[in-house]
Amino acid sequence: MSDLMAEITKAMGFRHYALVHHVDLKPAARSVHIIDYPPDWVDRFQARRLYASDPIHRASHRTNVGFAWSAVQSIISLTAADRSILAEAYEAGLGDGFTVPAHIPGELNGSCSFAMAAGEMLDHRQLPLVQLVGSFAFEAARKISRIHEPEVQCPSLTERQAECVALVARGKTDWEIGQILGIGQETVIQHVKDARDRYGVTRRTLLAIRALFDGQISFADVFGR
Amino acid sequence: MSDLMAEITKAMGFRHYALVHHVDLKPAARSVHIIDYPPDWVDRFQARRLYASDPIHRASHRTNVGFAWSAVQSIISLTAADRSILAEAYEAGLGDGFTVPAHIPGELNGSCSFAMAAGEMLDHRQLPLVQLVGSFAFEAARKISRIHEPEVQCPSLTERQAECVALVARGKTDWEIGQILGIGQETVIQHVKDARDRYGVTRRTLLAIRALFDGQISFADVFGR
DNA sequence: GATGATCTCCCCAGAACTGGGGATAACGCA
DNA sequence: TGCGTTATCCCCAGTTCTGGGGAGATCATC
Repeated sequence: MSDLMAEITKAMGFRHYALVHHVDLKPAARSVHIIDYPPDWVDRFQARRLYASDPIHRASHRTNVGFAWSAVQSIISLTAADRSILAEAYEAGLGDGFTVPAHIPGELNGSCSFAMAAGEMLDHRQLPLVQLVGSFAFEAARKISRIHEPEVQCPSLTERQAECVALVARGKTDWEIGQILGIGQETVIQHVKDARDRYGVTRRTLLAIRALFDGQISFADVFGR
Repeated sequence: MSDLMAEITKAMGFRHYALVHHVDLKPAARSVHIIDYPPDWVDRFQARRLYASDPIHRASHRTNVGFAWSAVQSIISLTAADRSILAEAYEAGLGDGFTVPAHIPGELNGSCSFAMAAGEMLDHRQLPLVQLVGSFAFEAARKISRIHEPEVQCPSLTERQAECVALVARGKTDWEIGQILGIGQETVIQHVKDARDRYGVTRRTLLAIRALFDGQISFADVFGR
């Protein structure tokens, strides 16, 4: 796969690529982690755990199609820290690049990025092709990486539990949730209790965030209507 | 957008399209719902709330790249009920089709599908193009659907507040947070209180989710380490 | 030197949540 | 028919959170 990626990267006129799930532990179970970036940068990336705060990764969590790194501020607003991360990457030899996000509900977020050497320009006419290649490359890597699946699936909630958790996420009290769903407060307490048990957490706040993270509820459930 | 989609659909040799978030309530706040399917089928789809159980939708939740409907059983295993749904769609005038999933963490799942009339064949050489068009069409629709957003500028938290909220999001109690940050429990209570005030919310659960939503804290803050 | 923002700490009353223990009824599956 | 799952309801003791009220210290800015 690495060889193939290297070849494609070169053919499209790029210098580096990264086909990764956004986690820090590279030897993690079945996560994809195929990189050809300047080693210097990879080390720093790992050391500072940028996998989640890196602006490019953050932006990739906000969209469905690829984007040029130079246009990242049209997706998220950059803090001073973000700018310094980008500057540092540039120093390390990464020029402009293009990142294709890869999201599947309940799975780790990932992306496929291609980068020029520092100083070189992106060829914008090629970007649709890069988008396509990135998507399929990630999907291919994902399929390969899960051939041996022992399959740890995230806990699932019953419909009622999910409804309660969505309302918990909205900051409703158990009594309010009971009113909204037309059931007793005690019942709500029970549902929330059961949901907490399934996730193995003891606080409703973490419950809500976990449920949000793996798609049992969505931001739309929280802010919708 | 409908006109544009109709044109593109035709140009690519398809008969129908559907650019949708996977929800039942079509007039929902900011969800995408642009469809040109046989009305008969749309009605039945709504009535039976297939948005969640339809095999095509289910399959689209399992992958990142588009797939031909005729190959859906390579993604999910079809039950008898699934087969009958597919057969029904065929009866209603939907032939083979191609669905491009669209997932963004924390948002509703969606997809962009194109379908032939019943009996016609997919041109497999076109599928990469369809993949590309589907992705961008969905992203465009998504962006348009949120132009009119009330546009509330998000409150910003002080560094200490953000640290406290991140730990709140991890389900820590105020006392635990105090231990972790090396400050008194009372101080933590104050920070959380101030953070709640800034967001104008009364529950820490909603505080955590709001802070997560607009990037004051990230999932990495919650699950990292 | 005043003003505002931030961080730190304290007290209290009432509301909300958590972790135990119960119970009944409906449903599908074997 | 029994077993498991789900949904509904109840009680209670103890903990945690929320919404009020304070206060002192630092720091930058005007």
